[in-house]
Amino acid sequence: MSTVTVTLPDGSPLELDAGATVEDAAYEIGPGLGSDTVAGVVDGELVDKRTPLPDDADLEIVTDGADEYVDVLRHSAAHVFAQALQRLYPEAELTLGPWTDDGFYYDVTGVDLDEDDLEDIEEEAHEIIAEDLDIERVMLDREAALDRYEDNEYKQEILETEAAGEDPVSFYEQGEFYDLCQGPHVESTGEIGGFALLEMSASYWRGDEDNDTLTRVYGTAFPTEEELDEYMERRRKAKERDHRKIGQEMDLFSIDETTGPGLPLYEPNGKTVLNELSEYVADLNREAGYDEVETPHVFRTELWKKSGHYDNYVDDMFLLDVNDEEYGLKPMNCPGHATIFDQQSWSYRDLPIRYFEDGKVYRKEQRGELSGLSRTWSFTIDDGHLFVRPDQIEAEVLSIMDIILDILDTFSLDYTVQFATRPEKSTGSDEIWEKAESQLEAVLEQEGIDYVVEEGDGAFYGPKIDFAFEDALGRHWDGPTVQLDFNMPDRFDLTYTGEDNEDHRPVMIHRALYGSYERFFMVLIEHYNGKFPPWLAPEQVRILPVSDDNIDYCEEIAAELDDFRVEIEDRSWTVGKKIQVAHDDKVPYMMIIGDDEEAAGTISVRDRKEREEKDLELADFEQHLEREVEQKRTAVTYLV
RNA sequence: GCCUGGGUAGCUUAGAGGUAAAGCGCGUCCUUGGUAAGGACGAGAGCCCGGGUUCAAAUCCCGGCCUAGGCUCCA
Repeated sequence: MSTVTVTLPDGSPLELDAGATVEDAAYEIGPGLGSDTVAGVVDGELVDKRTPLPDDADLEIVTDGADEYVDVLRHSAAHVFAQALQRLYPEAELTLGPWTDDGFYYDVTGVDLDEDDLEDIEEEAHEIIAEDLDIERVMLDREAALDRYEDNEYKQEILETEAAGEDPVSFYEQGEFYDLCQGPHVESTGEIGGFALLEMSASYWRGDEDNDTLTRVYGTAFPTEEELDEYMERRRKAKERDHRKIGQEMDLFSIDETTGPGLPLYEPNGKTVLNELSEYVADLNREAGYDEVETPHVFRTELWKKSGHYDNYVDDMFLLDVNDEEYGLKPMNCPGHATIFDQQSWSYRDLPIRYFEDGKVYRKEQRGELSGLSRTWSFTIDDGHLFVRPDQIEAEVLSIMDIILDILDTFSLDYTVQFATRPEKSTGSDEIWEKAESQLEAVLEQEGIDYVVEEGDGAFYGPKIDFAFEDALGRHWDGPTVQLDFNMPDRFDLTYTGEDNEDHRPVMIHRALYGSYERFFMVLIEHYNGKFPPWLAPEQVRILPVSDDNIDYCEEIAAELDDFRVEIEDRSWTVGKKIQVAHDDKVPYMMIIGDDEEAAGTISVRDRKEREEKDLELADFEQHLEREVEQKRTAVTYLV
């Protein structure tokens, strides 16, 4: 009898009879492991435990304690949903139903569902779980498989694409239900302890908007009910952190139906935070040798025809007809900055030239995309454009990366880094692109940053490095970015005079440290849950007089603290209520000032963490707050 | 742009064919309070907009706008 040999995670080889499955291998290692096995990872791919092992493969056993187990469980939960759906709506057709990071979805069609229907389906799913049906893997020949799906064009397509070479093909069955599926799955529906359907939405077949619209149902599942409850609780808390909710509560910004969609209005509290953010990067920019410039909000569209944006994005621009000439709100700052560069002649000695501007831009994004501050029609980029000699690229990109890392550290933000390469729709030669990509990658390596390569995700004019943040609901948004551009200098015919007295082409670098103020503000609101550090807090100190008699003394204190954002709570409330409201308003420090303080000429301070101390010197507190603001400290530390 | 929900006072929400309700906030008054919401009274609503059905529409129907979630897109 022939054998196969697989390599275990510790590097040791395991010899098995040909045809042995993942499960057989596990039993070979030990009976305990064998009985705990739920799936395997063969050459990096999660497979069913009943999958026969190929020779020379790497094998990892997945047990019910492993992270992968929950993926397998959710995959089975997707089938349970599908089974419940078909019990209630026999006409429903299934397409694809994978697991995701925190649950599963199933795309279905042939049935009209609304959100109320989900409750009935969920109830039926619980019934199926209670029935504890065995989940079996069944191999059918292609003929029989096509037969089963003679009315389902989507499954037919899967049989002709993903499963094209397979005969027999793999099905999973539980009770009356069957589904074309590679697995892996758990052994019975009863293994699912917690099951819930969460949302419903539309999706496109194969993710292509030219294809049919399908109904996607999202759900999640856990080994136990308790884990599901915890998950639901985390979801609820995440919604509490939503910047749209906090923005409303703290009067940071609003988006009014009358003034238009995706056009945020910043209230004084929000503008205070934005100003601090702006001043912070303006300082960093000046230190790094940038010069500030300013450009208007509208330009002749000639400019974007020149830059190439018009060809690619005219549909997303706000256009104006002015005296029979076409103007447009600016969707980008770079053409303006390139034009500024072009206003004089430059020597190689002058480069790099570095411009920056908090530039407001307008992009008519798809309507369904607009959402709070994360996707807007108007937003402000802390935009920088550098015009450099080719030999200066690496050093400049490196220095930009240093600034970005410094900023992310100031806010203690988590992020991921993407390196995006040449897209299909692009301008410039192969040679130029290869050069640009290799230089950016070199910097990433040099900085020792973990990154993922996003093939074909670059801008049309050059490759880029993007930093991304996660919002409270787990969605990812681009933040800081560095982009190389070998194309725009050509289009604008930008030159500098070299040592050889000849004209040379500079290279352009686009960079944003925050990305957009809107999006960064969103990230910060959710990151801090509205509890901004003192340097950013719209109101840094609130003084609470115990009675109205103490207001005069409170005003003296406020006058002393005139370098800070201080308010006196003079509404005729009890002290308890004043404290409650100050906490709800997330003010970093409050001072409770009564007759005792007034008589002694002291203050008492209470912070967000309910720490409190009396009999303190105002000058001491003032000095402390000054340092806390100056150093942009994240935590309130006066009372520690 | 696509699909499915939703839009009622400044905010959060209840109401579901017969002329709109609550809490918070706001105003006035009483209370001047020492550590997480004192009391009374009061003002405040074109029930998103436009059409239709009906004796009667916030409520039902159609269209639009805005919004939520996801899909698609994102210089």
